[in-house]
Amino acid sequence: MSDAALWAALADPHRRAVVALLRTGPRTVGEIAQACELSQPSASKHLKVLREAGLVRVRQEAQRRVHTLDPAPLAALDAWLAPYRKLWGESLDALGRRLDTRPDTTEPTSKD
Amino acid sequence: MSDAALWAALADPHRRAVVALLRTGPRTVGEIAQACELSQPSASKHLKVLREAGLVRVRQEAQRRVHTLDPAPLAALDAWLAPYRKLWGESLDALGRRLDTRPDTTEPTSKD
DNA sequence: TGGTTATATTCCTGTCAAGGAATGAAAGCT
DNA sequence: AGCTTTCATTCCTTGACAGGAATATAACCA
Repeated sequence: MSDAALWAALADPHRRAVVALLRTGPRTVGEIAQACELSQPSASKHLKVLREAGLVRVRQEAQRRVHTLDPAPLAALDAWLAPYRKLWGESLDALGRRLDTRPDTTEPTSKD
Repeated sequence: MSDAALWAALADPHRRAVVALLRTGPRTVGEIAQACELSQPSASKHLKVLREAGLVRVRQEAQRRVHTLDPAPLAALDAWLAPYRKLWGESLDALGRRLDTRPDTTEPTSKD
């Protein structure tokens, strides 16, 4: 359930940019807005989403709000990814092999 | 750019369910729809999105379309995750330490 | 050819998220 | 007490997306 919030939060490119920025250290809302080319309200909203996803912590410093990345929830992503990780290891040839497992009719199909 | 499509595709819980299902082997649209409790049109649409994200391949087998998972694009996720992985290793105590680095004023702030 | 199965696509509708402008709220300074 | 800075929130509008129903398409079969 928190998982859904995490995916949703990271689905937005701007939010991924913010997260990436925070990887380089804590920032105030203003700094984040400027660095990510967001309006101040927009930055605030995105940060709220990230906060609710547990990816970001705030600490008040005078009138400023310093935001810090909390990478912990990303462990959930890592965990989600785990079962697949082995797959793309055996991937290219094994996938081909598995495709052959089926009766097969037509060709490998066009990709995108 | 394909990166955005990947995140967007995985943002939807139903689609993650489909991906998880396909991890257990190739399936027809009907099987997928039933297993994931989706209507047939809905399944088709979600599969289209997954296809365009490169996560799924199709192969025609008579009137059926057998869908196979292609885990390769997930490597991009893994790569994205990489810089953060070290963070949650040092995570809990190091995060605390980094928080102390700043002048500090108030407390750890309420979480969610 | 006509019918059936399996899937794709279209159309429509409702919902929800995002962005901008404006305003509100809190803290500090003089 | 005012003024300024920094940020949050609200209001409104727009666009994207999801779901369902109905229809189109394609392959197979009798």
